[in-house]
Amino acid sequence: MAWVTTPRTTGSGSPTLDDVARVAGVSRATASRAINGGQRVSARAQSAVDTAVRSLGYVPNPAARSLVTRRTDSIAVVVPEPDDRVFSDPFFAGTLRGVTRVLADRDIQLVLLLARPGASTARTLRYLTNRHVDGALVVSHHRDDRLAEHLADLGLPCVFGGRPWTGHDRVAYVDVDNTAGEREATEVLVARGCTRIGTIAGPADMTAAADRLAGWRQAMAQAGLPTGAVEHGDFTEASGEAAARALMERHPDLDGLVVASDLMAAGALRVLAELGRRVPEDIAVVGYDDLGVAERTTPQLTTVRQPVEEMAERATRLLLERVDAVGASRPMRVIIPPTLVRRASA
Amino acid sequence: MAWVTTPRTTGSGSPTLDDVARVAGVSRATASRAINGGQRVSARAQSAVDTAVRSLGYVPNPAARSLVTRRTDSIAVVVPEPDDRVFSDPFFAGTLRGVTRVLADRDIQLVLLLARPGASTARTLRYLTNRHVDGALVVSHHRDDRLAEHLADLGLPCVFGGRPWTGHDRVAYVDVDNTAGEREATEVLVARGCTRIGTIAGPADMTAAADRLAGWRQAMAQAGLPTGAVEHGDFTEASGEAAARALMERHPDLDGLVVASDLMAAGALRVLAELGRRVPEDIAVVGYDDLGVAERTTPQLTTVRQPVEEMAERATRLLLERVDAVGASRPMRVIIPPTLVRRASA
DNA sequence: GCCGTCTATGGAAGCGCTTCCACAATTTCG
DNA sequence: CGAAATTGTGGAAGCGCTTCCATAGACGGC
Repeated sequence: MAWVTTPRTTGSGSPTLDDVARVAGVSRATASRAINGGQRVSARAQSAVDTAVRSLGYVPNPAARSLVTRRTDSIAVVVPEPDDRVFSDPFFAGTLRGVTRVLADRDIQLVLLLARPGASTARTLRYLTNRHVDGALVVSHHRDDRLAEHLADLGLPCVFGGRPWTGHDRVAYVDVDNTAGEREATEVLVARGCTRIGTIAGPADMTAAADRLAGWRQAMAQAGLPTGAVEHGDFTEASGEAAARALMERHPDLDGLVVASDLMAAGALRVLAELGRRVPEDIAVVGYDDLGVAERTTPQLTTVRQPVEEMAERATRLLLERVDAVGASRPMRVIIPPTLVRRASA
Repeated sequence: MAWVTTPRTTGSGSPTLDDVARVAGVSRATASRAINGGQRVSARAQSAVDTAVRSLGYVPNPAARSLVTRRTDSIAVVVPEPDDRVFSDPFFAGTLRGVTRVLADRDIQLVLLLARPGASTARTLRYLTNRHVDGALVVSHHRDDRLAEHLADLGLPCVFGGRPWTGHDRVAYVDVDNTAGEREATEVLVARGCTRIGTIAGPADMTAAADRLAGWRQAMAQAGLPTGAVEHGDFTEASGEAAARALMERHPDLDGLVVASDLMAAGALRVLAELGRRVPEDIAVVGYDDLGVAERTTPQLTTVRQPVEEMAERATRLLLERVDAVGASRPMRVIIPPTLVRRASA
């Protein structure tokens, strides 16, 4: 039986189910059943198929399988704007880690879908339209792409990381309570006696940034403090520096600073040091994220922890549930409470 | 013609090529030709098909297409060990950026293949075996996985980022000349008059680390200096700290330190500051990478720049060439020369 | 001992696409 | 002006798989 040891029975190409069936002495149908879970397969047939699979080194052709099952066993992680920021951001790294951790258990692959800035949202949508993947996880999306609505229209199972601007009642999403988090952060400064508290907010077209700003406003209002000292950055260290500089110029008497990301806070700390302000004695600073950066600044940052990996895991699990769900399940949201982490800067 | 405006002609599901052909009034064969490049298609037929495609919102089913073309229009980026290090490493981020930049021009998707540490290399290989992707780009691989040989056996087009340990004569790879880079870095210290130069090397199971260590050895030998002060880290900041501490304990009189990565160098700088050593006056330090970290240390690091993105681009282009090549092209290597970047630390 | 039930099994029908091949229509050229 | 080449087209085969359905046994229960 020379053909048992020779992997390729049908001339060229890798072995097919047909080859397996022939070698195992069963029909294609039985071989297929044996390979997928083995419902209605006798022990005899099962082991014959198993042996054949092993001896041939058979691996099912995913395209053929996908053609009939309408499943691809892969999900997309959609990053609408993969500018340099996204990749360097620990947020992204953490997300990827969380996603892969969940995916590793199932046999599902991850397709990274990076829409370049500009008009390529159309391309992304086209890709998602033809069911190249079973579902999509959208991270870091911006205001004007209306991605949530488009995806909802598509009927493709999807979950957003962070509340989408529009269509948030039509898609599922996982988010932290950014408003509560920033409120809490601000209250730390209030409690410590700061009365002139400024904020460096994130980009205005991201819900997380807007929510944090709202949280700061709420806490300030509640404490009866003025909310004039606001400056926007884009979550990068450089933008934090610029914002801090602008803020300190306009409001040299600030004694508290609420920054919407640790990276920006790191930039701000550098500027404050330059200006000779002691932190927290002259001005107390709180950041946001706690993804490693906060521990490396001088002084270490008091900040609000976002459990990114946990969020990513939850989001992925949610997505997989929706992929598996037969009917259309209703949109769901998971809101994770933030945690304050106290360190030296406030 | 109600069905022209109704996307779904055949009951449920998305429109198929059949629908397009029917609407355009041509055969499936002609419709297919018109959609793919339009060889041997009359202008009349072409425009009829184009119109039909648009009105139906037709998108080809990738699984069906892939089944017959044996192409998936996607490549895998294989990360053999996606420990936390990989994601946080700017090297990885840069690589991803380079890859996506090249891929964006063609209509090729990126599948992230993260083998978990442990025995899951088998799973990765299985995935790659069944031609789920057209090619593989392997980054950050370690000694014992023998991935290069396995992939060569598979016959799947692949390119390695960094010279693989074994089988490097059987696969293509893109690398920087790590030996020359570290030699040059060491020579900076020699030229500056250092005579007791230690090194913090990378993990011994990575070729890049081994090559850099060799470079250091070469330069030291050439200068007639002793090569006893060697300590290994794993490219992380923490390991750099530990290594520096160990090194300074064993050789308190060092006046030069060659570190195999900027991240480790950052850790080392912190230790040196703690120990009250002035850099570069008491001890000069050079790093390796120049991917952002080097500019943020105090003092800023003199280092060897690795053009990661360029490397990733080259590797990706090389891979795509090999995917397109009909026959098996011979293994190729691209070696990129490193560049020394002088800053304050040496 | 016969009938209904249940379990395995294989035949066959597709999934949606590309492409080979044959053929008709047109053009080119000796 | 007829033969040869060229071009556009559709029929049909098939990529490798799953799954419906019919059927053949095995098995109790009356």
